[in-house]
Formats: sequence, structure tokens, C-alpha cells
Amino acid sequence: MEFRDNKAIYLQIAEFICERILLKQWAVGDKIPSVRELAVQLEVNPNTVMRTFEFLQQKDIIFTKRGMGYFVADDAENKVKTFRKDDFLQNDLPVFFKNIQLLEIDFEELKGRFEEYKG
Amino acid sequence: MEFRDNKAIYLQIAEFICERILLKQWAVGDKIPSVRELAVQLEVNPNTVMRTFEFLQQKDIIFTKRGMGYFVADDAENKVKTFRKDDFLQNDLPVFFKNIQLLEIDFEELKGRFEEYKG
Amino acid sequence: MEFRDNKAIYLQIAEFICERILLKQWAVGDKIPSVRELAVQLEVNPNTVMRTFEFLQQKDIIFTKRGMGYFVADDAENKVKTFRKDDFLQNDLPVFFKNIQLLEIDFEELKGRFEEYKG
Amino acid sequence: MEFRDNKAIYLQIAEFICERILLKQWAVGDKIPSVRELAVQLEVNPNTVMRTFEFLQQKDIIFTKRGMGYFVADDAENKVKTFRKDDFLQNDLPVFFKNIQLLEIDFEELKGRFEEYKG
DNA sequence: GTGGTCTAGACCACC
DNA sequence: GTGGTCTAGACCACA
Repeated sequence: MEFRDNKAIYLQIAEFICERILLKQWAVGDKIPSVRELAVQLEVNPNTVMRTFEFLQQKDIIFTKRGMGYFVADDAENKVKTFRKDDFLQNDLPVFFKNIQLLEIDFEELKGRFEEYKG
Repeated sequence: MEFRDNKAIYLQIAEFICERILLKQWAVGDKIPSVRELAVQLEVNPNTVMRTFEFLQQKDIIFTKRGMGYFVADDAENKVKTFRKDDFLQNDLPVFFKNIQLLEIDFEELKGRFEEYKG
Repeated sequence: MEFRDNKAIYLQIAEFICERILLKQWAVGDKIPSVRELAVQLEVNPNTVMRTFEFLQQKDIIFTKRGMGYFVADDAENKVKTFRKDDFLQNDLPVFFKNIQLLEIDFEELKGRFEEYKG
Repeated sequence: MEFRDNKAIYLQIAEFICERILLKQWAVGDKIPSVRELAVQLEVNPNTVMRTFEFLQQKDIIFTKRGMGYFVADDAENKVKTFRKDDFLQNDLPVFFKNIQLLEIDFEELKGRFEEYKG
């Protein structure tokens, strides 16, 4: 997996996992791949994956059963959605609007690009 | 000046300066406040301001005359705009679209919020 | 390490590193000693080494892997050589020729001194 | 006049004056243009020219008569030549030889470029 | 362990 | 006055 440079890798992995959950590819109670497995697959240090898991566990999105691994928590999808939406509305959107104004980007143009993106 | 915690202060100062330029408050050839002056005004260490200036000079947005200070470079406004736009289109926008989809946010609703923001 | 006084230390360290690369003592992909390590070895402040690294990274001669250190970039040897040669031909050589003429130094004499220098 | 950025302007002006002397355009006893005159001509701050004069006077290359200006000192040409030659042999030449070796520049090629330069 | 950022304070050369 | 370099020491995030 390719990582952007402006955000911690462990957070990008967290997003990766959350997206799996949002897209319902991993459902409540499902076992998440092991630290080692993910580390190999994503080509990162196992410590980094471990850190992601701790981060998500602390947010009640996943939980651990000793000796068995990590699992998707109850209501994980909603939690993820709520976290992301709050973050989005409070942090991303104002910055986004500011950029649109300063860069003089037309809102209608955006719509076009969005259709393109979806397609 | 208040700084967010998730981004280096020297970069936030760089944005501050770029916005002055974008808003045409500082025009081509204008002298930028001195390192010490800005440091006092923004309540940061002079080294931090110095770092901002080095960063912006390296991007050809400002330049230095020895012993005289820093000045806004030719065509700085366009350079700033281009850098920001490129960054926005390549990095921010895809993330933004992805969020809209995953969070199931209505595009029309956004428009409303934008009008609100502008008002 | 001893430093001359008429040039910034961080630039002298940059030259030191570039020479290691030119002399093929450090090859592409090799890890460069850490900031702290070099700082101790060269008896300078870690910040000064850091500055050297930023300078060389900006010139694409070295690159960083987060949390792992700095490494010699692809094609670093050629880049170093090109930078130095350009600089030499554009700046040093004209000054050199001017001096030879003004000081009335015989070109053949130079050759002798060069043989001596090499020996 | 255009100045390089890697050397203090007042020293570049000193070289400019020394070259006039070496080229016998300004002879012993000749009056040197006034601080203001040179400052205007070279497009620099008068303080900077003043500093050059102090520097050259301290090296006995020029001298001042109160209220009359600066003049070329006795034997100035030889002094300049000696200073420059010493500097050249001790400082420039070793660096020059080192560069030639590292950059793998052929000595014969140099000769060609020199002929070109002279022509 | 690694890099990266920041502060505090000093000193220098230059204009 | 201006920028520029350096030291000392701290603290943080990341692997």
C-alpha cells in the first residue's frame, strides 16, 4: 500500500480499516487480520499496525479477545460514521470552503468533477 | 496569533503570509515585516519566522536583499495560487469526494452550507 | 572535524557527505549516519546536522524514511557531480582564468604544480 | 554592476578596484572616484563603498587626504598582486585541484577552455 | 531508536 | 537596523 507523507502511517491504516467497515466488507464481530498479516500485506512495521489497533480500540471501534485477535465492535459502523462526520463538518469543511473562495473555484465546476469522480 | 497544533507553526506562518499576498494586501516588491518584527507580533521565536522565510524563498514566493529584509517576489500571487490549487486538486479534493460518498452527504446540502459560510 | 571559518558549517558538512558519495564510500540506498551520530562525530550541534540533511534532501541527494533515517537517493552521485561541475564551470573557472591572467601565472607551471599535488 | 551572492558586496567592490589597478587603468597617485560617485555608479549603498575604502586603506592599497578623497598608494600594483597571488596559491589552487580530480576534468580540456576565454 | 519542531539566547556579517 | 548561523536543550510523533 502507498502512503501519503503528510499523515502518520498508523492513521492512514486506521482509515483503511474504517473504510472496510463503512463499506460493510468487515461486519460486526468479524475477526480483523492479525497484526503480522496486515503488516506484511501493507508492507509496514508490525509496531505500526499495533499502534493502529490500539488507536481504534481506544475509540471502541474494535476490541480484542486475548490470544484470539482483534474484532469489529458492536455498532462500529455508526461510530465510524459519526466520528468521521463530526470531524468532517468541524474541521475539513471550513478549510474546504476557505480554499474554494481563495482559489476562486466555481461551485458548479466542483459538481462536475464530483460526477467524474463517481463515474 | 493562535496556532493549531496539528501543523508546524512555521508552515502556518507561511500560509498566513501567502494569504496576505492572495488578498493583495502585500503586493509584488513590498517589504515583508522583518524577522524580529513578525516574531514579536506573532509571539514566536525569531528562528521560527526565519524558517518560514527560508521555506517561502525556496519556493520563489519571497526573496531577500542582504541587510535590507525580505520582499514579495515577482508573480508571487500566481505562484501561491498555483501551488495551493495543485495541492487542493490532487490531495484535498479526492479525500473530500471520498468522504462525501462514505458519509452519504448530499451535494445540494453542501451548497446551502457554503452560502451560509459566505454570508 | 575541523571547519573553515568562511563558510557555514552546515554547508561544509554537506560537502563532506557529497564527497563520501562521489568517492563511492556511500552508495545509493545506503543509510546515512543518524543526525545525533554525525553530530557527535563531527562535534557540532544536532540542529546543524539536521540543517545539512534538509539542504541535501531539497536537492534530491538524500531522502528520509520516517523514523528510520536518511538514505542516499537514486542517482545521487550524478546529481552531486552535476551540481558541482555546473557550479565550477560557471563560477570558479572564470574567476580562476581571470586570476591567471591578472597574476601572469604560466599555464605550464600550473601543470607542474598539479602533478606535485597529485603525487 | 551585478554582484555574486556568495561574497560580500564590499569585497567584490574591492576586487573591482584592485583590478583597475592591476590593469593599470588607475595608476599610483591617481584619485579614486568619490564614495558617492561610486555608490551611484555601482548602485549600492554609500556605506558599502565606504567600507571597501576602509578595507583597502587598511591594506595600504589606497590612502586618504582629508577633504580630498582617496588615492592609489605607492606600489599599489605590486601589493595587490602579492596579496592576490598569495591568496590564490594558498587557498584557491588546492581547492581547484581537488575539484578537477573529483569532477574528473581533463587538464588538457582546461587549456582549451582557457584559450577560448582569452580569445 | 529515528527525524522534526520549537525556544532561548548568542554572535556574526552586512547595509 | 537587517538576515544568517550556531549552540544548548527540550519535547513530540513515529517505527
